[in-house]
Amino acid sequence: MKALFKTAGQAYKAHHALPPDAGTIADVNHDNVVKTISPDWVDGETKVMESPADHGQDLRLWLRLLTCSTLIESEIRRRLREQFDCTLPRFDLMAQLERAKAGMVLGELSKRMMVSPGNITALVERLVESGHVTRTVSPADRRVQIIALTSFGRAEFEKMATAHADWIAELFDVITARDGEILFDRLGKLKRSVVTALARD
Amino acid sequence: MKALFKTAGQAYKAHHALPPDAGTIADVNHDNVVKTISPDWVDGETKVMESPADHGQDLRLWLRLLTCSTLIESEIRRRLREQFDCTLPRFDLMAQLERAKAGMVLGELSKRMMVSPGNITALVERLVESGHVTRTVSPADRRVQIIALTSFGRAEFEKMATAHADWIAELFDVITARDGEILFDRLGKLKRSVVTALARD
DNA sequence: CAAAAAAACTTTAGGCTTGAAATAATTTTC
DNA sequence: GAAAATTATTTCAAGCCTAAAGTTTTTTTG
Repeated sequence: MKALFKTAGQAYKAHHALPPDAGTIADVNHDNVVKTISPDWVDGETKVMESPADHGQDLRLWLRLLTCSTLIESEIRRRLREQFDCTLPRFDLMAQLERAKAGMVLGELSKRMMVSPGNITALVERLVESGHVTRTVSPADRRVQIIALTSFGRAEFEKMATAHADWIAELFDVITARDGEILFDRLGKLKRSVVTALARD
Repeated sequence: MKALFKTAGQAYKAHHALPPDAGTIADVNHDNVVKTISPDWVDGETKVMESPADHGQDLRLWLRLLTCSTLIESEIRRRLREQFDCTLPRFDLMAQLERAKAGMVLGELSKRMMVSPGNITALVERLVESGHVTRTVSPADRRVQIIALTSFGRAEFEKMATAHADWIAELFDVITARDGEILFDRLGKLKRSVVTALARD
């Protein structure tokens, strides 16, 4: 093994193992339906638990955090795919571009999206091919590529962004505004904690 | 486009754009170091913001949640790779196996890890090849594959699990126990909110 | 100014991931 | 008991993603 790579963690989640037509009347009494949505692994928090040390609380917190974001992220992916035939990376890239009227340099896209430059190359290539973005060599510096949304790309993105915001609101429905604020605040603290730890390496 | 796929979201994070040898004395005065760790995009929360609807608070919360888990997850990946030449999926799979003394059926692995069965096939194949796990056809049901850790695999996993717990503790260092509890609790509520929303589809 | 260094990007090899379409074995149903 | 349905797993095509090693262009330096 020479080099290892980034992957997605986990995401097949609840829907997994359900037959394609799960939820139809015909399947109600197949008990794998019950099994599949049982708390046991909607959870995923059984993952690493019981580690040697006794900072188990941190681990539990981390696994729950991961479970939440995985659950949400994969649902968003699924809906983007089913309703708009789009992937999350494509959506994310267009989201970045939407705010940059004049377009954005490839390298900045890479940094903002926190993915490798080589990745953006291919992603942009596909978006150019499907007519969502344009790629222009900067006249000032011929190393630089300027990426911008086409009007078609912008229109498509608007549709998706609206739906996306609704989906999030739907998934966060039961959370009270107060709990939302608390979460936002503590996650801010957590982020600072992590960034601080990363900075002293 | 026929089918779209799950990917990682984002992860290149803070270290990205740093030269490979960043952190050495020679690089201290290259200002891209400063640029790279600037709050602007350690953040990543600039992503989708400013969506049409005004449930912006939910969106902000979701992006912060995603940022946190991405930040942590990619650091874990990086350390697993650098210190143990291992990927997160490999680690996760071994973590599942560690608790199952008698081994685990491939399908259950797939469900617990929340990834597709086809994915496990290849992952297990590589782990068998590197001597970390064994794969046996069940005598009772010849469709079933039983996967188990080898003693080598177990030993390797123990080392990694210890380090992993330490890493999490390190990253969560600044968070007080109280805030940790609050986060854990509210994330539990969030999870229920999401699961509830997913259940009524 | 020429050489060296840096910056922006692309290429490459290879692991991860999915959804859909097989394959094979077991169970159910008529 | 044979046909049909179900279950467990594999195979396939294709996109995502990284680290490392190029390219090309620009900037810095001696």
